Amino acid sequence: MQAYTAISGSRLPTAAAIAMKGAAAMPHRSDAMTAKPVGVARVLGKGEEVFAEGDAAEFFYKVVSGTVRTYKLLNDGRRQIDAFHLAGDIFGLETGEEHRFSADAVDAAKIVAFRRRRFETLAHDDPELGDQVMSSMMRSLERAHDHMMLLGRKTAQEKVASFLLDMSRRVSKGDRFDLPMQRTDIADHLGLTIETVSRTLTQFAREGLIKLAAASRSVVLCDKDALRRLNA
Amino acid sequence: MQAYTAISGSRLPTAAAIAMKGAAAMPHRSDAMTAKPVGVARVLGKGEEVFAEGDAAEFFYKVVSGTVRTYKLLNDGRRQIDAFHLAGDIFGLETGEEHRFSADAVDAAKIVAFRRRRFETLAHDDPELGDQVMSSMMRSLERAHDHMMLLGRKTAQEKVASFLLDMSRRVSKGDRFDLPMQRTDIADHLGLTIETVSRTLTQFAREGLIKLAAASRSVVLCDKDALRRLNA
DNA sequence: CGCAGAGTTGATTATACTCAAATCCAGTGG
DNA sequence: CCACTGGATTTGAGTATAATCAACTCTGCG
Repeated sequence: MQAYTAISGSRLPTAAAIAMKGAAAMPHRSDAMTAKPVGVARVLGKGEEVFAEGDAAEFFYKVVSGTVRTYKLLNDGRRQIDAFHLAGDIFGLETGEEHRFSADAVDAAKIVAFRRRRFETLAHDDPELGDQVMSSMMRSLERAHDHMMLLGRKTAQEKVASFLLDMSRRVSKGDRFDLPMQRTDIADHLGLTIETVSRTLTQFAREGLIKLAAASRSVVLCDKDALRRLNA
Repeated sequence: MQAYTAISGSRLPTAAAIAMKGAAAMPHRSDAMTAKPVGVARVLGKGEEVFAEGDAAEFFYKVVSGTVRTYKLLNDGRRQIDAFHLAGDIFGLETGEEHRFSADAVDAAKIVAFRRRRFETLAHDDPELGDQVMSSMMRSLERAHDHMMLLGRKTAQEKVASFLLDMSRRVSKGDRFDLPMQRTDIADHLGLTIETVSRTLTQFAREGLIKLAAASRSVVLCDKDALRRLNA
C-alpha cells in the first residue's frame, strides 16, 4: 500500500519501454527507461547502498561480480528482499521515474552503471545490451510472479528447497556452491525468520538432502530430486 | 497487475480509468479505446476461463465490466491469485510467448480481446491504447512487488486491511462498495485461509472499523485511518 | 420451503515465531 | 601461535498466529 500512496496523484511515469514481444518490438515515446553504457565500474563494500527506494532512477546497473539485493522496507523495519542479483544480472531497471526498491551490496561487489534512456536508442547503439535488458525485464517479471506463489502458498520447507535449487541453478555448474548471503537475507527473501531458515537447512542436512560446511555458507545438494519434490 | 480503476463498478470507464493516477502525463482523446475495437467483446459466465497458464499469449484483454482473476496453481491445487482485474484494467499482457497465469471470470464479466503485436505498431495505430498498455505493465510490476511485501511480511490483519483499502480505492468513490469476489478468492490472493479472512473481517466489524452486510459482500469502511494504521 | 453454496464460528492443532542461550568462526591483537 | 572478540548461526523451550477440522447459519434460488 505504501507504494501506491507514495506515487498516487503525482505523476505517472511516462511511457516505459517494455516490449510486448521480444527485443525487436520496442517502445517508443519519450524518455522511456533504458540505457546507455556509462560504463564506469563501481566497487561496493559489503552492505554499501546503490540506491534507495524513491531515488530518481537515472541509472540501472549490471553486476560484474558479487551479489546485490533489492528490497523494500516497512516502516517498522520489516524487510522483503525481492531478489538477489548475481554476476551478469541487471537490476535497478525501472519503468517509472524512481526506484521502487532499495539496493545494496550483500558482499563485496562490483557493478557497472548505465544511464537510462530510450530503449530504442539503446537497442540501436548496443543490440546486445538491449537484448540483455529485455530478457532481464522478462525474467524479473517471471520471478516476481513465481515468488508470489512461494510467499503466499508454500511451506517453510518448500520455500527453502525452492531457494536452494534456484541458487544452485544460478551460481553453480555442479551441485556444490557457496551462498553469498547470510541467513537474515535468505529469511527476508523467503518470508521466514532466520531461525526457521536455519532449522530447515539443518533438517535437510540431517535427512541427507544437502551438506553444509564452512560457516554454513557452503552447500552441496545431495538429493536434488527430493528437493524438487519438496518444491511442489 | 492491473491499472487501477477509480471508477465505480460496472460501466466502461473509458480513458478515466487509466488516467486516474496521472492525468497530466496521459494525453487522451476521449474513448479511443472503444473507438478502436481491435478485438471482439466476449461475455464470460462466472468461473469461465479466459486462458490457462502455458497457453500461447496471442491476445491480451481489457475488462469492460465484471471482475477477472489471474492466478497460478501448484500441482496439489494450492492457488495464488496474483491480481483481480476490474473494469478498465488490462490483463494477460505477456513479455514472453506464453501466458504465465491462468485467468478466469470471478463473476459475470465482459472483456475485449486485443491481438498482441509489436508495441511500436500499437503505439502508432492507437496511442491511447498504447499508453494504457504501458501503464498497465508498469502497474503490474509495481503491484507485484508490493504484493510480495504483503505476502512475505504482513500479518493477517495487515493483509486484510491492505486489501480493503485497495479495493475501496479501486471500486468506490466513497467508503462503501461491494466485493465482487468470494472469501476463497480473497484468501488465495492474500495467502490466508477463508476462515482467517472471515474472522479478520468479523473482528474489524466488531471493532467498528468496517460494516458488513448482504451476504457479507457489501462493505463500508467506517474508520479508514485505523485501517491505514494497520496497513503498516 | 428446502437445498446448495457461501460464510461464520468454535475447538483444537501445527507451523513457524519469539525469546534466550549456546556454539561456531573469522579476524585481531597480544 | 593462540586467546579473545563480535557477528553469524544453531539449538532449545515456549508461544502465538493462523491453519485445520467441524459444525452451524445465512442467503439466494428453484
